[in-house]
This record gives sequence, C-alpha cells and structure tokens, in this order.
Amino acid sequence: MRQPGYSKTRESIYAYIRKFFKNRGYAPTVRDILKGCSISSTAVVQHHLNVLDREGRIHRDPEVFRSIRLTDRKDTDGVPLLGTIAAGEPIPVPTSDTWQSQALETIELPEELTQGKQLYALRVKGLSMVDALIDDGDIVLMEPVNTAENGDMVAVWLKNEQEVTLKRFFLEEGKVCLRPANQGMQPIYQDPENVEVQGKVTAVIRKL
Amino acid sequence: MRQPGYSKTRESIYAYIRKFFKNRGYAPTVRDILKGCSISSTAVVQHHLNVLDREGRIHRDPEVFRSIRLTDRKDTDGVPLLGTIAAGEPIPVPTSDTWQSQALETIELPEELTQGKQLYALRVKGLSMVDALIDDGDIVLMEPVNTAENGDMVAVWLKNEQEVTLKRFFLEEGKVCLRPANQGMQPIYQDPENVEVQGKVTAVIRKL
DNA sequence: TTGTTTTATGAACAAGTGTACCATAACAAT
DNA sequence: ATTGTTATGGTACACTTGTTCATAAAACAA
Repeated sequence: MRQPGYSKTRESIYAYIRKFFKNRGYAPTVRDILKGCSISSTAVVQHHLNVLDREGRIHRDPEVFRSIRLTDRKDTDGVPLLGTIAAGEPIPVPTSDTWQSQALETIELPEELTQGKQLYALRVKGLSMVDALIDDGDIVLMEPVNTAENGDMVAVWLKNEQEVTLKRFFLEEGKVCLRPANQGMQPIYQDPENVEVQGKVTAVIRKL
Repeated sequence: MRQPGYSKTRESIYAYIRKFFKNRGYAPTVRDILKGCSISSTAVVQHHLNVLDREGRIHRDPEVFRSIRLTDRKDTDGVPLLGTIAAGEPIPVPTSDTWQSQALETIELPEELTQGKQLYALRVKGLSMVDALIDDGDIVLMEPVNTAENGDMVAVWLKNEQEVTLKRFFLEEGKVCLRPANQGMQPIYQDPENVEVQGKVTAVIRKL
C-alpha cells in the first residue's frame, strides 16, 4: 500500500520540525530530528529532508546548521504609527528616510495586509469620516503617494477649506469627484487645484 | 564620552542580527557576526551577546548553534474564515472542535489583534451594516460567546425578524437596547426573548 | 522470478561552532 | 594614583553537525 510521494517517516519528520519551531523558535538539527522521530541513522533524516526540500515544503541552505525554514511561515512587517488624522489638521506625511524613529509605536501586521510595501499608520480622531465608514479610534493604513487612480480611497487636503478628508477619488472631465464610501451620501466636486493627494488608504483596522 | 549601557559595537551586532534574520530567515553564528561586524575576536561577540541577552533584547540557548531569537518578533495566529454574514441569514457559529477544517481560508493575524483567543472571521456581504460603519466586503473578527456585556459590539439574531445584525448591546430596564455604531442613528429596543447573541465582534478589517 | 526505486543502517570525516581562558586597554568613580 | 567595571584581542579545546560512502533491506512493477 505505498502511495507515491508519501512516507510515514517523512510526515513524522515534517511534523517534528513544525513542533520544534513552535517550542524552541529555531530549526532542529539532523540529529535532533533523529532522536525526536526515533530514527537510527542520520542518513535517513538527510534523505527525507532532501525530499521535503525538493517538494518545496521546507528550505535548506547546504552545509549550514539549523538552516531549515518552513515555507508556509508568513512574516509580519512593522508599520509605524506616525500620528493622528483629524478633520481640521493636515496629516503627518513622512518625508525623510527616518520614518521609524518618529513612530509613536509600531504595529505588527502580516504581509497579507502590507503586501511588502512601506506603509505607515494613522489613528483617526473624531467622527468626521463616518461618511467613509471610518469610526473614531480606527487605524488607517496609508501608502505614501501623491497621485491617485480612479476608485482609490485617498486622504486629500483641501486647500481652501483647510481640511483633510478620506474619500474615493475620481477624475471626471477636469473635475475631481470625491465620493463618500457610504453610497447614500452625495459626492463633492472639486477643482483639481484645490485637491492635494496626501496618501492612499490601503486598509482600515478597528479594534473593539 | 561613554554612556552607560551603550556600545557602538553592541548596536552594530544587534543590527547585524536583525539584517541576517531578514535576509536568511535564521540566526547567525558567533563567527557570522564576527565577520559581518568586522570584529577580530569571538570573545567580543560572545560578551556582547551575553549583554544583549541580559538586557532582554535577544534570547539564546546555551551551547546551541544559531539559537539567537529576537524578542520583539511577534507571532501570528491563523484565524479561520468560516463564511459570510448577511442581513437575512444566520451566521455560521462554530460548534464542534473542528473549526479549522471547515475554514474556507485562513487569515494570519498578529497576536495583537487576536489576543490569543480562539476567534473566527466572517466576510460581510451587502450593505446592511453600514449603521455599524461596516462596509460590503469587510472582515469581522468574532469571539464565540452567547452572552454580552453592556457596550459590546455583538452579532445578534432577531428571531421574529429572522435576521442578523451588528449592534452595540445594552441591557436597560429589562429591555435590550441595540445601538448602531453610527451615533446619528436611532437605537432599537427589543424584548430579550427575541434576541440571541451569536458572537462578539473584536475587530473589523477592511482591505482596499 | 528479476529489476528498479525507495528507505534504512552504521560509520566516519571535515568543517562549523559555543565556550573558556588569559591578557590588554579604555574609562569612571573614589 | 588606585580600583573596579566594561570592552577588546588572541587562542585553543571539545563538542556539534552536515555530509558522504558502502551496504542492505523493503516495496513496487514487470
């Protein structure tokens, strides 16, 4: 009853590696696995590790001790919380390369949310953005861009009104149309001269 | 100009360890650090690693190769996405111990959001919860509880109306008061008999 | 049966690696 | 100046560890 590509010993080795990572935080050695799986020869472990590597379930650097990595292990990025965003105030836009040092705190987020981009986070102050379905205390993830494409949710600074707002951005016949996320509400039409895109909202996080 | 507790060499070692982890996915050895930081003796590295360990910035297992771990490295929990939540349908409440297997997909979230609890996630379908500032497509993180405390944002099943809704829960003089998160909207008063708490919302995530 | 592939065994080598020991230097406090 | 603490250098030991090799058993297909 031998299935192609399946081996009980191999699965126990894989399980042991996962367990070892969870318990100790780093990779086991060939001999750790040998003891942990009651195998009598390092060559057996070696062989199965080669197969697991070929299958893509683990990665290994040749001749490097404890270099096993699990391929499905997702990493997190640290996103700096740079300040608050409120109706009457311009948002803190990161300028230099020294973001991290200005951070009030750092939020660890999975790459699934950051997509590897260099983002920053702002805490929303006040209820001025309920139109965008954003509550007081919410955290918005911002991508630092100066331009926007149609449909993007952006933070814009309205020069004349001297205020910042979160809206969906559309360019229509030379006019900028800012639509609230709440579709029951009316869009605002603005002259492009009055609109300064400060950043693009990539995610909203609300902790309760 | 020597500050207590500060050493340029030590900081360069710490930075190198971070870099090494980012590039290779596992810890450097004493001699990796030696070369990477242009230090001429392993004893120097050893000494600074001891200090970093004592300071709590790294952890090490004695006599184990490549056992350095960064202490600020936060882990993630896999939260199963169990289905959708919509106005007219009861939400899928996990019953048995076999959540994970029923998951459509798994979302990796930092412990900061899950707080180590066994949560599940639902994707919001439709615009029926804009009152709670929740948009179509949002993901809500649910804690499986049958009771609620005043102020909790809960998913409740209204038996007579045959619908589920997300509201803030308050018990007032024998009546259940369900308040929309959007404070401009009117609360709903219900007989406790008609209200079935299905779960507590612990977070909302919106990807754009 | 025969042949092929996978898995297992035992041993050994060479290099990697944490640690200990001793000596020296830099700096602060007394 | 003296003393104590911390940082640095150089070296060597003993153990860990990935790898290889020859051999054999087991599983599977023809």
